[in-house]
Amino acid sequence: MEAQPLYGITELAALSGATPRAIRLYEAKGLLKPRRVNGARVYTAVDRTRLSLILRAKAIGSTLAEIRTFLELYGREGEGREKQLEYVIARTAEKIAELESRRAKIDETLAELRLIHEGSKQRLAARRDR
Amino acid sequence: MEAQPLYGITELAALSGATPRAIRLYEAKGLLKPRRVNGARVYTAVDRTRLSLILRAKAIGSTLAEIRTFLELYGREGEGREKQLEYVIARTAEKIAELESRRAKIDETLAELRLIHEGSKQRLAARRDR
DNA sequence: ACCTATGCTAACCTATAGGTCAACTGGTTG
DNA sequence: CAACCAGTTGACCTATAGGTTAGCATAGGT
Repeated sequence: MEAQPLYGITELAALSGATPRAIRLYEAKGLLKPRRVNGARVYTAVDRTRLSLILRAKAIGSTLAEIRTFLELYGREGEGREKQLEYVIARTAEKIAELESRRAKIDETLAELRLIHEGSKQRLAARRDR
Repeated sequence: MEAQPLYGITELAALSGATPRAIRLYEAKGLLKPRRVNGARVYTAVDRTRLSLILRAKAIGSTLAEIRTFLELYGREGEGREKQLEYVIARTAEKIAELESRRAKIDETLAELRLIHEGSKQRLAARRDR
C-alpha cells in the first residue's frame, strides 16, 4: 500500500487555482467524485488530474455538461465490452472534429489579428520616420 | 453611387445563422450599429461581415464584451493618430497571445482525445480478430 | 380601407457558472 | 472546556446570452 497524497478541498483549490465553490459545483455536476471522510471531501492525485482537465477544457470554452461527457470517455476507455469501445470511438471522433473546427476558427481569427497588428506597426513606423 | 445590398434583420438572420433576437442583443451591447429607416434596422454588407466575425469569435468561446473590444480594433485600424496606433498594436498583441494560448490548450486536449480514440480502436480490433 | 409581412420595444423567463453568506459539525490543541 | 480550524449544506444573488411573448407601428399589395 503506497501512501498516496490526499488533499482537502481548500488545498486542492490552492493547487489548482479553482475556488472551493467551483470544485463543489463540479462535483454537483458529476465531474468529480471525491471520497468522503466524516462528510468532508478528500481528493487524490487522480482527482487532481481530473480537475486540471476540467479547467483546461473550461479555458477553451467547453461547458461543464460537455466536459462531463468528455471525462466519461476516460473512465470508459478501459472497459473492454465492444459496445463501450464503439461508444468511446464515436464520441472521441465527434469531440476531435469539434475541436479541430474550433482550432481552425482560432487560426482564422489569429490571421486577421496579425494583419491588423502588422499593418498598424508599419503605419506607425512610416509616420515616425517621416 | 453603387447600389449596395441591404438587408432587413430577418434576412440577415437567415444569412448568418443567428436569430434576430441575438442580432438585436449584439447591437444593444455595441457590437453592431445598423442604420435605421423608419425605426427599422437596415444592414449593409459591412454589417454582415462584422456579424460573421462576431459569430466566429463566439464559436471560439469569446464573450460579447471581449468581442466588442476586438471589433473596435477594426474600426480604429485606419485612424492615423499615434496614440490610436499604439493602442491597436498593444491590444492586438494581447489578443494574439491569448488566442495562441487557447490554441495550445486545444492541441493538448486533441492529443489526449486522439490517444483515447486510437487506443480504443486498437482494442476493438484486437478483440474482433481473436 | 384592410390585410399581411416585417419590424419595434419592453417585460419576463431560462440555463450556466459561479460568489456570498449563514448556520452547523467535527477534530485539534492550548 | 473553549476556541479555532476546515469543512458541510442550503439559500440567495449576480452576470451572460439569449428565448418567448405581448402589444404597437409601418409599408406594400389588392
